[in-house]
Amino acid sequence: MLQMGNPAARTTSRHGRRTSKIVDVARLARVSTATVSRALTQPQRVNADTLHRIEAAVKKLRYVPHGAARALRTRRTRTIGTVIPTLGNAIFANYTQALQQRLETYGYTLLLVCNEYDPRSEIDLVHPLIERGVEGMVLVGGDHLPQLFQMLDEYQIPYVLTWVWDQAQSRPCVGFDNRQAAAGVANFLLDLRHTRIAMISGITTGNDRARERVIGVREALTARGLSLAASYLLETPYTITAGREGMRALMRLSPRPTAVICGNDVLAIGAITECHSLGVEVPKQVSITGFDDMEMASTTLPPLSTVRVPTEDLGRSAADYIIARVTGHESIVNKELAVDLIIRGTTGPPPGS
Amino acid sequence: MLQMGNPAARTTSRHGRRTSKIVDVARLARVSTATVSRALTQPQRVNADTLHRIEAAVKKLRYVPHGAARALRTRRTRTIGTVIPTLGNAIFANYTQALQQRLETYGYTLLLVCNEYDPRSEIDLVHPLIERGVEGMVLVGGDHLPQLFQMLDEYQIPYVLTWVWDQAQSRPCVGFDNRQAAAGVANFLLDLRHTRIAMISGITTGNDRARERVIGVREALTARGLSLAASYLLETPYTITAGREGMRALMRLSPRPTAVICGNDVLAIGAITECHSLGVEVPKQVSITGFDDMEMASTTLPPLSTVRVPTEDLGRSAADYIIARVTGHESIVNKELAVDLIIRGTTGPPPGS
DNA sequence: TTGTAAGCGTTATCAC
DNA sequence: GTGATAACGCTTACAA
Repeated sequence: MLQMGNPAARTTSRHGRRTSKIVDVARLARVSTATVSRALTQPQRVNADTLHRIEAAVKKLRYVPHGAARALRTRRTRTIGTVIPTLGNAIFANYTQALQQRLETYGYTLLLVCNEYDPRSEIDLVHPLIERGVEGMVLVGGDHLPQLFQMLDEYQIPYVLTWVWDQAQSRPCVGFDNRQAAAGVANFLLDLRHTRIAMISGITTGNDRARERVIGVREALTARGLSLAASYLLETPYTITAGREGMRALMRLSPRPTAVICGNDVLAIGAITECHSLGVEVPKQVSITGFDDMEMASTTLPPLSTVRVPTEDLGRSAADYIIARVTGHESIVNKELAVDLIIRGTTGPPPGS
Repeated sequence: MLQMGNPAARTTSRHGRRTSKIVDVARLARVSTATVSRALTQPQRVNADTLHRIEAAVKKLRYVPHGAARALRTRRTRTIGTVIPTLGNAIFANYTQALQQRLETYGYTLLLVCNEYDPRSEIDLVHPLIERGVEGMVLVGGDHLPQLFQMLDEYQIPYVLTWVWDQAQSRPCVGFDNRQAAAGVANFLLDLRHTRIAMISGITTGNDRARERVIGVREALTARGLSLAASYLLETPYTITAGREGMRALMRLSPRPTAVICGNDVLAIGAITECHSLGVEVPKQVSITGFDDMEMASTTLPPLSTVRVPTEDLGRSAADYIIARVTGHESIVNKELAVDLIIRGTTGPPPGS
């Protein structure tokens, strides 16, 4: 790793500033620093004439306020922190972009870290965020170490959980009911008279969304007098390769499942691809359904049915929520987002029915 | 938009801190604040015994240094800014994640904004970054308003351009030669005896990567006595739908192109999908090649040939470079990354040859 | 409407 | 090896 510091060798940059500060503006505009400050943050509280002089001075000197000094004094950083599993999954990338852009409209900046689905690392990741004074935190899911919540409480940092919706859970969240959505998929297949339904799930450890989806499927099956056999439930990482391997394993079973529910669309893509290379016809011989929805999956892989999660909406709503909390609008209520069970392509009944 | 501010109504959060500060630690450890500060930043410069007392105090009080105060005093924010086109494209998402994670190992935080391929908006986007004191900037491509470079120079913020490699350009960059890579694709097709080669390019305005790729193709054709006819060159946004429409338009031409080079893989996926629904066989009737490479494209769409860009490498290298600059290791040289022309699937010769 | 001046929490300088 | 103290650049009572 590189050696840090060595300030002696540094060229003067923004913070080793040769740039102008508020006093320079004040001098040039022939006012006090207080007036400049006011002109910048509450222009209506300053005489139109002096305001013009100040603005001219600001422009001339290319003055940019020093964020750290301002934050130190006002105790507000206008920064929100978030930790997501990964940017490698399109749904989180889209979600994050929406979140960031919405925060931007509020004048807030997003501080982003990825934990690669490892809840233990969150503590280490969040520490620097707290040090940088994030005013609020946006978390994905509800599976976090108690220690993390303790930290947030300790430093009184408001937070919101996203991608989940738990009426019972006392923590604020913006999201949808993963269990119910998964049950919807299962019921859809059951209505088509599928009885041998298998599932390729994501890793459920530390991932309540994945877990809830399994529970939803299991419950739906049980409600119809069926069950999710151990050999019909696979738990794999969210990769295309894992989806392929999972599907191959399932297709080796006898009896074969007639329908496979994938924990997300990455797995579903892998599953369909594997069927192609196995010569298994989709959906004639086996129906495949996905989750989360990516444009690519639904556009290029027609035999895939999918549950569409409104990722951008989630990001925007999370931003709205946390900003409301941070700015003291406590009257906000949790928001549940609707999740459409969209059947694209041609998921069909089981073979021979 | 929400009203900001209203500090009166705010609950005390991190920065309206009830949290302990360095004096509290100092008192508890019975030392001065100076010693605590030293213990935190240069432990070797403090007596082992006192160090222990201080560490105990820090742990007990759950002391976290105040980043803004530290930044104000040291003039270092340990923050790098970056502006990317979008997180909606997997290659930039992966790249960004690699960049962020590498910066993290240096103790640096990434401040990320997206400009949706609009160079004009960059100025507005970068302003807040400067205000927040980014020590360096990572930019995508070389197409930026002069005004942007002026700003960076003005505030003496080191920067690096990525995804491009321009020996002639005096600006520091970490990347690869888009023109040469595109020429490689064209030559590959020419070697297969294709003569009617079309291109579906991304929007070239404000996007030198896209522009260079067109030039590369054009030059390769010209070198063989061919040319890129106006009707054979389409310029569309980087979306699957646009790729489909572009391909449809090309397939209506007569004579039809026997090979289509797509400006990136998103377009290529659209193009292949359209061929599927048109009943045009790939690569028997038309060969399709992509750019940038996404796992999904190469895994699920075998008839696609693709130029693989090492996105993670780019992110890491950019991080290494900018950190070196920021920490004063000026001896760094530009780094060109190799780009493999990987032919996956079965791009073939033109029909009837 | 504007100016004066006291901090915000940290680190760096300089003594000891 | 440690301590006192003066900044860092800004905002905000409080005065005028």
